[in-house]
Amino acid sequence: METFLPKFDSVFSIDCVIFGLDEGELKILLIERNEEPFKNWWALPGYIVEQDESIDNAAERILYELTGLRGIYMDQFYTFGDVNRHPQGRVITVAYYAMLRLSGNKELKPVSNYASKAVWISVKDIPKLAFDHEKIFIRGFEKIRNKISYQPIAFELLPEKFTLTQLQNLYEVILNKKLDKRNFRKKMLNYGILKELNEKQKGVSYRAAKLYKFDKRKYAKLFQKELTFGK
Amino acid sequence: METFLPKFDSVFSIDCVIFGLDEGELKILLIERNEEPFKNWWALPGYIVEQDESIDNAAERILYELTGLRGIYMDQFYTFGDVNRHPQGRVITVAYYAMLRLSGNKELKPVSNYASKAVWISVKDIPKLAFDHEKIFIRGFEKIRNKISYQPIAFELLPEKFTLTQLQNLYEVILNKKLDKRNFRKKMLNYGILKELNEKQKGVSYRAAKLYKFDKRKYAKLFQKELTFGK
DNA sequence: AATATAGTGTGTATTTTTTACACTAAGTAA
DNA sequence: TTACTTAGTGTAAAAAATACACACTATATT
Repeated sequence: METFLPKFDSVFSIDCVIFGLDEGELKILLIERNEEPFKNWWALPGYIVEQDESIDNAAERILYELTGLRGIYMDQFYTFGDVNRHPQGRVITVAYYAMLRLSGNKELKPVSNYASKAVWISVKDIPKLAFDHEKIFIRGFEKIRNKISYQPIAFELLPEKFTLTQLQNLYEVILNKKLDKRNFRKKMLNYGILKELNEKQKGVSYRAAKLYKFDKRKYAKLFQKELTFGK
Repeated sequence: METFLPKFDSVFSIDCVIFGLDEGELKILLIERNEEPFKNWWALPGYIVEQDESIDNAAERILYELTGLRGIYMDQFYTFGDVNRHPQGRVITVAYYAMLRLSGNKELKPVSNYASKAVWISVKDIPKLAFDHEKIFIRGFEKIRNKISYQPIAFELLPEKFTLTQLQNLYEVILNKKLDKRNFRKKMLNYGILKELNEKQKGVSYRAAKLYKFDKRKYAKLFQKELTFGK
């Protein structure tokens, strides 16, 4: 088919803000760039979208190529399109985020040599980043903070079995404030999306806490709280 | 500067979902296309982003060119990037939305002849649309429904001075459900973002209602409700 | 065996928010 | 004057959110 579309020298990319929780510390995934521009700088995992792949697929592929992480489901959260965000031309980037459990220490091994390495870095300790990636990161962090405030989604970051204290710590890290233990438990248990297990924490030198699991089926029924006016 | 960027035959565009309220009826802005593909079809106002303009600026420009509406502030809400969403090539589109008051009957007059006309059409009566614009519209509608559920933003759609009944009707239209009058008023007035005027509705053949204004300053202080756990 | 330690686990009273619900008041039109 | 139509209002009950403190229990230490 003949195309009427103008051909611009412009490029799409994807950038990923991937959150993970490591022993109570919230981290994100960064790569060290192995190409100009910003060679040897830290950056969000991101690359160019191919012409024949959807942006969702591109996101998954790119994350895999740069970090070795496979099949991670991500959500789009914002598209950054300032004219000069890339020094070499017009690049519009669609930013995705995901929250991952780091249990099992997923190995990070870039497949593409566009990245020389990929590492988890604490959100409290983010170095200078290439391009406008700091802006993208901040926006992504706001996104999950906002999301967690409406929907109890923080489970994605925890190991499959977790204690209520771990869950509370996670909330405290993301929301950046202290919460009351009794109220937190009351509310969480009230959601009815936790399943108490007949198991306890192991290897701690104090009273072991009960372990819980996240109940996805029940979660699906909950969801989004609305502005209400009665009746 | 030498560029290392690959040159793809790919294009960005912007599409706009513009809501307006016309005598209690929620409408969106559509254009009739004057170019292939989908010539003579209805579509969301949308066009291609130039290489030297930010996507936010592009959105504003494009909306102006296709509808004559000027200086409308829009927010991005999603980027659509399926491979085959455009029959003639790879086009990724960033969707924007806005909510407008239709008081004063802003005239719609396409400047570019890419659109043969622009009209307001009731959301209950949307025709078949070009490309994947129906999907974009639905997503935009969800976006404002969701937004209005967290933040009392519906004022943007009303004339400067409005009655509480008008405001309630608007909420009912967007949320698609009946609300209780007393509870609605109690809650709205409680937000403290309405300013009661010393004026009444005119030209109605029944008891005239008080008029209110939206108080932007106080609104800025309110904002977003969070998941709480006490203390 | 006793003790120190560190985190677990629990209840209640108060306040605030949400909900359900129905009639009178005011203005217009005939 | 009356009929009509929408505006405007309050309260009681239920549910949710908040503030707040101590005893329990498993382990490690002596």
